[in-house]
Amino acid sequence: MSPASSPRRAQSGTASRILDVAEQLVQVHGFNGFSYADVSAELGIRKASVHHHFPTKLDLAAHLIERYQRRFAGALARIENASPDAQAALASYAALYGEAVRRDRLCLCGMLAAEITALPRALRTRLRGFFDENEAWLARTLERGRKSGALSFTGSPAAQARLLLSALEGAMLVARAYRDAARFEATTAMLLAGMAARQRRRGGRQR
Amino acid sequence: MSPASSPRRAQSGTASRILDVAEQLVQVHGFNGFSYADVSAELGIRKASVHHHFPTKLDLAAHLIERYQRRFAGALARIENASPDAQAALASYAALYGEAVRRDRLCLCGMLAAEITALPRALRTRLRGFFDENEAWLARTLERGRKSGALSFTGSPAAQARLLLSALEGAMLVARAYRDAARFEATTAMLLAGMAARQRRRGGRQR
DNA sequence: GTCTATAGGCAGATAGAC
DNA sequence: GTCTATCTGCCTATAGAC
Repeated sequence: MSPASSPRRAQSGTASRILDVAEQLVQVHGFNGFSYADVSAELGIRKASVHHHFPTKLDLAAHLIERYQRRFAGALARIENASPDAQAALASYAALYGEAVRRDRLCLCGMLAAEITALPRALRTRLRGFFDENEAWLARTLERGRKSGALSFTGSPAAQARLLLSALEGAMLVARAYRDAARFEATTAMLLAGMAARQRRRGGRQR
Repeated sequence: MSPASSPRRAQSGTASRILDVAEQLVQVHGFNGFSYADVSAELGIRKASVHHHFPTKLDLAAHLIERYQRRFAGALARIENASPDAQAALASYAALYGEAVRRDRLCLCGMLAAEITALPRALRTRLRGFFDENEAWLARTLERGRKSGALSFTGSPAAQARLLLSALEGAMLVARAYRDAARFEATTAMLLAGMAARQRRRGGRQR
């Protein structure tokens, strides 16, 4: 099988490996915190070779955001399929972020949101697209949970989705200062527990 | 009155103005996103003059964190005095962050948490100190609200305080992508509404 | 596609005159 | 305390050989 028949968008092995390394570097150090030299050193190639695949740093950023969003969308779709239970779906969603925290990473788009002034207008729009997509997925899941009686929360599903996304991004951010993944997990658990439906009369599992 | 008799820590006018400018630059562009040249240009002095007051960029960062935390602590104390009502205190707390958002800024310590790998161990500790202090204040306020019956939330006040802080930091972060202060305000309002006590039987103001 | 070589600029930081 | 001048190094990016 030729590389050209890859699932989506033919891309040389090197380009893909550059994206892997750059993604990690951005999530750990920020867009302004890494250089082409870091990427090339990690891969054992020269800086010029990196520029061959991604001429400018903003080209690199654009591809990073695009790939990240595409992968995230895939993960969300898989969760939706695998978890008819809305509460379980939310827990899986949070676990997605938890894995990044465990690897000392911030969400790629969260990091870029902090450094937004370094990005041109086009990339800012793409960044919003990522958050929009996440919020839409969360809103759908929340609505499903509310209808099934598994979830209980204030306001509209869309508004609650925004809050949920913000809380998770913030929990990742703050957890960095403590380098403590457990802290993130605990905060996330609280968040989800807070919107689990609390049954008052029937003897459901009330903790 | 001589400058030496300033409220705390004698500091020349220039040093203070450097901190003002640097603080804004960090909150808007990040620690890795500004330079001594930016600071000096804004103040109309030379780079060497900035280095005279703060020899290294990390010296500058240390003073920024220290001053920010001191000012924040002052603001929290004032809120505590002015608002016997816990719910009002939390709203004032959120408004503190809201003002930063309106000026296109991230919380100084939130931004530095994102760029934590650029900071030496000592500064990471100071950063944690800021978050610890905020969480402690929030936990006290939450406990007060719960006891008075004004607030209702899951888990311990300390755990809820962490969640609240994370959510606010995250809401600031995400709001940057949209450059929309209203988005932050709405998310904050939801957050506070979610833990306002919902009276079930007495005809309290239920929306 | 990778390399060597290099341009051109800006970064953080220092020495020493005024 | 501010200045001029300068150092050294790294940054992003490009030209052109292999």
